[in-house]
Amino acid sequence: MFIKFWNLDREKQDRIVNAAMKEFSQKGYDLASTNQIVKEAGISKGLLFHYFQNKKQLYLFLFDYGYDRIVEEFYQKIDLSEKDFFKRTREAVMIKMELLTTYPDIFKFMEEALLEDSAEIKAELEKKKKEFIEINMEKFFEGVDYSKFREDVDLKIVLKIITFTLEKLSEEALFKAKLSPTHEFDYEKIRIEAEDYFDVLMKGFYKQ
Amino acid sequence: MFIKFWNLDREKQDRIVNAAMKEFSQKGYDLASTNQIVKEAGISKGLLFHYFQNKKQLYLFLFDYGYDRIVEEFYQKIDLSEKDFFKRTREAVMIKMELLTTYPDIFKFMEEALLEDSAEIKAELEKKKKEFIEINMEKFFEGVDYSKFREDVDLKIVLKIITFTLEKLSEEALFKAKLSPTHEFDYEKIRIEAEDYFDVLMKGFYKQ
Amino acid sequence: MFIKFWNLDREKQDRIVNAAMKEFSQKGYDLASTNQIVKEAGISKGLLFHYFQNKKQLYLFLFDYGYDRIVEEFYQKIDLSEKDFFKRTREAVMIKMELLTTYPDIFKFMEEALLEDSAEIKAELEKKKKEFIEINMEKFFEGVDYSKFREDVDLKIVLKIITFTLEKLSEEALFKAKLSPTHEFDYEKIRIEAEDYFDVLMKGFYKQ
Amino acid sequence: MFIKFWNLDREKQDRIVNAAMKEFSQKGYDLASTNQIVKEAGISKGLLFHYFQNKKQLYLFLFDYGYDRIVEEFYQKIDLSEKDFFKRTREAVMIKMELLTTYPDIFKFMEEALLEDSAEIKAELEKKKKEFIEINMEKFFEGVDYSKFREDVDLKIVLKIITFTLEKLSEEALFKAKLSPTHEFDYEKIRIEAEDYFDVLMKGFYKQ
DNA sequence: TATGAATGAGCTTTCATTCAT
DNA sequence: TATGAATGAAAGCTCATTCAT
Repeated sequence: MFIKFWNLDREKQDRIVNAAMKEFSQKGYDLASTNQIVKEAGISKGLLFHYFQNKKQLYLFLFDYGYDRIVEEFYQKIDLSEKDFFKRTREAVMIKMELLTTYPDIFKFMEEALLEDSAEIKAELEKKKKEFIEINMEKFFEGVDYSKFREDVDLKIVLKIITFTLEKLSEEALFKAKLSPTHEFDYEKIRIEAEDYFDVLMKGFYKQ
Repeated sequence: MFIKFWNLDREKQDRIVNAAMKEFSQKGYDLASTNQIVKEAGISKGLLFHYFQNKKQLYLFLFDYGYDRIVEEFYQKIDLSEKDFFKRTREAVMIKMELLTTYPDIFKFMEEALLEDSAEIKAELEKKKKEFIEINMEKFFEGVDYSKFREDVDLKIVLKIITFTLEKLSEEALFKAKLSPTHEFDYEKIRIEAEDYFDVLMKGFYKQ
Repeated sequence: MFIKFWNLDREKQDRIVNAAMKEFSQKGYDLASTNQIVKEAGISKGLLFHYFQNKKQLYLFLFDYGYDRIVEEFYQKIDLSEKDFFKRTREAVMIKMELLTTYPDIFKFMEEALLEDSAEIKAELEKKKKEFIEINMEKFFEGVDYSKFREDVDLKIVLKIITFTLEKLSEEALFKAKLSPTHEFDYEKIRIEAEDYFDVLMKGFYKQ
Repeated sequence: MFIKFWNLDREKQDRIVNAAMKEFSQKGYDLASTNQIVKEAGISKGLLFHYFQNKKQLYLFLFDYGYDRIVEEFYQKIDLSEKDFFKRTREAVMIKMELLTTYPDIFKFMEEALLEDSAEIKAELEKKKKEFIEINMEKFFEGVDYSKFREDVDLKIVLKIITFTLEKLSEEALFKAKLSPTHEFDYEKIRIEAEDYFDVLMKGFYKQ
């Protein structure tokens, strides 16, 4: 599958992937126009469908492509021998931001894909998302030392609160960048903000 | 503005509002079909555009309409003389669920509207949302007694963490309801879940 | 169904029906272009689909329309009190030709429709055709006096042979008209040819 | 012409011919997809157009190919020394069915080709069909003893009626096979049916 | 106030054929 | 001889909005 696409020269591959990811993350699956994609990528209408049978297959391909590019690099960088929950999480936030700088379009596409809700791709995408989240939750938290957490509260809930907080923080940061005229991301500011949150969370939920 | 609409008999008003909210919350702004709305409401194509200049105005009208119906009732019910943060917040969660039961369609529309991200209405809707959130944050937290919170952590951040947590909880609940075949909401389960979170948050952030 | 269409002024109805029948009988269902139909009818793309939900519905409508126009007129003209098989059949051939002159496009469309074999409309069209043929076979042959036929041969087979012969004759005539530059039909020649066949068939299958 | 094709190894020739005949007889000329043909034949797009200039030439080649395979075998089998019209015709029906069993795909293609009506190949195909029919009518009926036919009727018309009847019978049989779920052909039943028709025709048109 | 006929740009996908390799 | 990337016109159908009645 998609062998034809992989036989293309790299430059054209990139043009197509970039154009498609851009269009999909800007407009969402349903409203994204394959017409716009081919125009932006500088290829003919027929060619897109020569490589990817249809719009749905193209989207699912991009999801896998993004996964391979971003998630794998994430695990090459993260130090899973660090057992402290907050240290590991803090490093993850830093790496996430690094990747966001290196691959802003792919990253944005993946973020939007996790929120995508179109009926046409629901079944397949939901399955991929679920796998994605399950596998990575397990992988990322493996070997973490939970003994530093307070014992008078439900650990599961504490971990949920921390996850929620970090997710909302990055949603907010993404959103602010979207609204700003240059769409730029102030990493340093976010890192400092995140530090403040880590402080509070540690004070609240680690043993004193 | 919309005076013409308000002069309609109430029953027709309701048919139009219900049909439009249903279509918009089911499909999102862009994919919603005015054709479908007029068919469901049992009115003619021209009439819809007679009352509301275009699709965008209709959507913004519905947002204001929902706001008026739901938010105002919320403030009629909430007891702002309760000064304890968690007691007030807990009551808010209960009232929110009550309203969700009473006005499920309006509520659903408002929830979806807060997540809506269409380019066509972005500017106007974002402004409304921002106003909505700012005004209500201030109004809701007015007069709260923050003296029970720990003094060794940044209060603003603590409040943010709590807000994030509650928002994510309701997002999750909404999402689960969407996935379930009946689209039903298990209020009792959510209330109990929320209680567990309140416990943990109080233990973490109130003075011991 | 199709009420919208019937409310149009007659002239526009005719333009649409004629354009559509022409396109369908020229190219067959699958290859017929709705684009071409609207261009020929001088209406917009959207309008065609405003009246007829889709291509299939349009085709089935035309079949019923043609049936109503042609078959009903056929039965108004045919004299069913004539009991002699060949006399009645001979009159039918004459009326068929008369109708072919009066409504050449509708007639051609109906002839082609009976041969149409597109997968998309197969189920519905086959049902209509079957009804069409069954009802009309029964109606047309009702009250015929079969006592003049030879008794030493199977009557059913004789009737089949006669039907086959007449069908093939009209297929050939239609085909010749198609090949000729003017697409014109030489009724007189066909009538005479038919007479010769009737003679032979009567000699072969009537009692001597 | 087509010399290149004949230089291919036989196995590949067969793959191409079979794939093409299958696609053309299933969908008709216009709807047949060269894409589908090359996929089924396991060859590349370019190769098909290397051997056969275009779709039309391919189709006309297949017609000639089918003719050569089937018609020539037919004349090897038929006993032209049998002078009785009905005996010879009856044998022809038997041989036709034999060939239909031996080369079902080629046979089916040829049958469909005789009904094919696409504008794109009309001119050329019509010419071939006409030749085909004329040559074979003459060849097949050569040396037949017409003295057994009644002398009070026009022999030409009698022969036409008989031909029409046999053609319609095989059309009907083909059509029934198409409608049946297995697309199978009940040879025995058809042969018996044909016998009944021969009986009636002989009684009607042979001297008593 | 109310209707619904009318528009035409836009959508995704398929097609036969060409041509550089 | 053989490949398959590349083309762009054409397909059926939907859309928000206008306007004569």
